Amino acid sequence: MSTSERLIESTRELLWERGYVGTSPKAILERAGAGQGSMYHHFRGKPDLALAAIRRTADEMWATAEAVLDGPGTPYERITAYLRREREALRGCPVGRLTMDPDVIADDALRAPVDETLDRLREHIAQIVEEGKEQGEFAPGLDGEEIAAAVVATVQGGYVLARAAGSPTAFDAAVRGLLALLAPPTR
Amino acid sequence: MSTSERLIESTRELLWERGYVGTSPKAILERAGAGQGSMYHHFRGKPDLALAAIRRTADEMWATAEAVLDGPGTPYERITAYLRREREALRGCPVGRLTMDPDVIADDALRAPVDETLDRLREHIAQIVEEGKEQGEFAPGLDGEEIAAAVVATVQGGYVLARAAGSPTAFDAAVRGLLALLAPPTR
DNA sequence: GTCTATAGCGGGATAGAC
DNA sequence: GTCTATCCCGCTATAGAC
Repeated sequence: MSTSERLIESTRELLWERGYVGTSPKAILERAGAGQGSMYHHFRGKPDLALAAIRRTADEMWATAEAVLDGPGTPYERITAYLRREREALRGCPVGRLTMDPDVIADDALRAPVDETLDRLREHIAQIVEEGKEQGEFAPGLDGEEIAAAVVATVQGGYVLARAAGSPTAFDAAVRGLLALLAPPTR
Repeated sequence: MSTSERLIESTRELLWERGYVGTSPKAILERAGAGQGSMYHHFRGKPDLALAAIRRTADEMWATAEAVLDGPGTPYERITAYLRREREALRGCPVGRLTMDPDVIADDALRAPVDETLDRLREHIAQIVEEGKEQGEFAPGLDGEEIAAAVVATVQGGYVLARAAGSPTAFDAAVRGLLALLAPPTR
């Protein structure tokens, strides 16, 4: 793997573990096994490297989610698959957690990939809910955008509950609770 | 207000705005209008002061939530009141955001107030859901603990969506989505 | 109790050798 | 391209005067 690749991958790991404010160039370099010069040769500085890392993490998360949501099954089953997908709840969401980083929120360039990813995710789920309404799986009165927001929020909030408790249990409970409310009556 | 009070209040504000890692003793002292000596006289250091601040914020949040949840109305109405309560979605949850702070999660003493507050909140809502089941407002098949987890997760995740988008809209959408799913059929 | 002075360490970036 | 040396500044804490 090239030095620049190692820098990006190390940054992704550290951003996930410690966030933007908690991640220092020094820590990145140590993990990547590179010197100062390499980083400032390939990137303009910490924000530039972080942007590359965040973009990649966001793209990866979107691809994973899309694959599950576009899998086989009815709309309800596909949303269930998304919510039940294996997650390391205690690690939190590598994208969502960045929203609690003041320096990320303050920088439009850093926030953009986060915003776009969560937005696309909501829109995609909203469309699946609309499909479900057409097929009679969901009540016609439901608003796809609202249900999608609740689905994504449950996942993001599930991470908060799990990390607070130091146990993934609460994440799973939240998912089960939402799925119980969303379940078609004829099941 | 005493110096020690001003230190705690300044710390609460900064923890909310910038998190634990992003908050320096220097910034606290500047906001409180105090010198180094005052802080190290009243507190052993940053973690000790942060603990006092976190405890107070957690207690306050619990008191506010309890007041709304124990207000008038049916169980569904009380949960609705909790979810619809005025929130500054873009600021995030002063308690929940701490779960994304690596140094808070790594320190059991700092994490404890966060854990206890979210846990108590879930238990209280779970009990309200059970009441709603007894009164026939909620379907008997629902699990109170799971619904409560979904409710709290929706709020916490709503903050994530709002901060990502730079707008409170997504928070409100998630809340409306969950309430639509939770609504008693006979409304 | 509160202040200033000081200290050691690490963050973030630049310079220039190789 | 990558390295080390160096810089300036801010973080966190201690010491000691008042």
